[in-house]
Amino acid sequence: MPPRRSSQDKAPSQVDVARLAGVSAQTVSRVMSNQGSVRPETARRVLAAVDELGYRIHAAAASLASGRTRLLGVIIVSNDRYSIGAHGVGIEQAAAAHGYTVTTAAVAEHASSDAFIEAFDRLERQGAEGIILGIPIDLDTPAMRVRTERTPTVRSERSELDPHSPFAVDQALIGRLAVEHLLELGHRTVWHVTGDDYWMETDERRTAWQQVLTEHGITPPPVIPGNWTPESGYRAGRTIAAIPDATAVFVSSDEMAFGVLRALHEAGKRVPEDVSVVSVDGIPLSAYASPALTTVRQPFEDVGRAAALRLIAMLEGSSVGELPHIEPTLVVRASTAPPAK
Amino acid sequence: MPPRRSSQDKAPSQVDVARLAGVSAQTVSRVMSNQGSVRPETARRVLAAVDELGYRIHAAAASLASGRTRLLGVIIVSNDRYSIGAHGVGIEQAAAAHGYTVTTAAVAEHASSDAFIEAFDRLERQGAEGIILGIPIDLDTPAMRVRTERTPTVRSERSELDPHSPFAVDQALIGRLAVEHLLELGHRTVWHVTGDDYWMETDERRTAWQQVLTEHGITPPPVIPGNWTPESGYRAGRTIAAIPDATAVFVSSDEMAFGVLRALHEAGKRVPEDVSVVSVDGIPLSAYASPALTTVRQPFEDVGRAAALRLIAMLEGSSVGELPHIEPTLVVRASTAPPAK
DNA sequence: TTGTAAGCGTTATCAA
DNA sequence: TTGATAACGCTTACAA
Repeated sequence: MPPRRSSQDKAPSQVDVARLAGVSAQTVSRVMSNQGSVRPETARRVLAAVDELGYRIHAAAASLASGRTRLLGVIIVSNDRYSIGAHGVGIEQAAAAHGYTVTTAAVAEHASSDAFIEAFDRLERQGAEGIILGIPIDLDTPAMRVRTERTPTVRSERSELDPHSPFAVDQALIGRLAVEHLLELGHRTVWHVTGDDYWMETDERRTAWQQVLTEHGITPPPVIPGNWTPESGYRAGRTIAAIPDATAVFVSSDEMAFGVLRALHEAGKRVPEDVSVVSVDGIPLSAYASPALTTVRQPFEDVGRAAALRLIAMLEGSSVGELPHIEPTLVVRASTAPPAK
Repeated sequence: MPPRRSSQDKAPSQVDVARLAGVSAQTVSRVMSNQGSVRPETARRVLAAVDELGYRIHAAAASLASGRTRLLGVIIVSNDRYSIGAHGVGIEQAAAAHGYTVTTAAVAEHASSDAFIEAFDRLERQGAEGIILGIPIDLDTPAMRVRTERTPTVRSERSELDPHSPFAVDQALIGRLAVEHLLELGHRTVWHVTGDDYWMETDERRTAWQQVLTEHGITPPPVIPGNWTPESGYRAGRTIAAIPDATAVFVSSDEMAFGVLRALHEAGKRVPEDVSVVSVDGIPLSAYASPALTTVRQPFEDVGRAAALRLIAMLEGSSVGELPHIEPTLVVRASTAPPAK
């Protein structure tokens, strides 16, 4: 049983352990970090002392001396969208598996670029060795270039070939999967409800949608704007319901699709008989919409995991094993069907 | 314009700034921390040097010297439930407002108590001055008592009077609001779909449900078990659909309620005409269920904020201003109505 | 295999 | 108002 220290007492240090074990402080350090050779018997004595005193390494002292913090910073958007949690869990797990810890800074969705920079600086000051961006920031500005040059940075959103996000979900593929599914079902054209323009995903999916339609000789109809929220989906749904020959919609998120479904239902349009709906994300609730949503699933947790692994690899200057394969997948459920003729 | 340092170069230290400004390192320290008096003119010179060199304080060195880290640890459950993100955002905001940073450890939902302890220790080792528990852990074990004694700890879940969670959402009130709403509508009894038994909320809501029924002279029917997932709600919904005289259900989460709705619909039961449904949480999508869910909203973000503020107050040994008022509120929508007679 | 000595970049203490 | 000096608890480098 460890001796009861009141919380006033100072925590034991390596020196205390060394004294108790009858060795030098350096040997304690060696034992704690498993490097440098220590005779098993000596190690045992040290460990016993560690146990008895309840000694734990002092992270600040260790990182001051070694110059390493093993700390990863994450910048996320401060909202309650579904993906955030899963994404963070993936990061956390991968980090913990490699002995890293994670610290987070949240930034409001449409905050000024100063707010990002402030968050970035806060993480750097805290000692983050690398930073994961879960929010779109233009990295190609003088202020950000200075920072990404000194602190390795990866992004876990968007897709175009970008040295900072070589693994993110292929957003163009998402658009393609969704639109081609609808076209294969026999729809003449596909309408599109976009996400918030602030996010690059929005543009990439919109572009893919246009492109697939064009490839099929179809002139893309006007875009219907949304902002990820179910409310914006509802408004978009009312617009769609008012278009007589709209039989298929590609909605840029599941949450918006819930709103679309509601609006369509209220307008007396049946899904999928009158209108087919495909959305994006594959959140758990998407299977419980009415009707169950056909959606393109994004593996958020794997994206987080991959971002963290990638960043750690950059920091260690080596590989950390296979990165998870990040691929969107079409999940066909009840909200899509061939058009009524 | 700051001189371009390649990332190889060492970051500038107080000594570098001091040299450039023609003062002692100590004066730089004073300027950086705004304490101790410094002549305005001197401060200006120091700040100019700081700017020119791009100097930023080295957190590890500062905390080694001062003994303070201003770091808050958070233990959360590693799943993708809705509340996690909002909760974290609340914590982060409150922490940032008081100059604290946040580090997170995720633990699997039904992990062993060793896993908690491991997470707790990891946060302590990192220098967390206090810890917020977003996951149920029995604090009344020898191993946890040692830890909570040396590291201030608050919980942001459950409700009974507990020195560690004086501000969490009143779960009994949640149960009461839900059940009384149904009873006032004229229902003869109320069935209950529980959450996962691992969480104390589950028991507290179940107890409140029993109690309210009993107060009204009603013998509570058997409980229908769930585990927070929409799938478990779906199974519970099938059970309910098979009970001829069930006209009202209190479901312990919105996500489960989506499953219940689906099962009821498939069984040909109309909501709310045949069965009324009240759930808990008030997630954004709850307004877009079919029909829109009547639910008891929990202010997750405020809970996180309150937990962080409370913890900071403990650490500073003083008040940090008014804590947010944490109160569940009944949001009446379309899933509840008087029973058909 | 083990120990000694010298820093790491800051803050605390005391003196000027 | 400012400066010199000694910690803070660890790791790195080198010596024994």
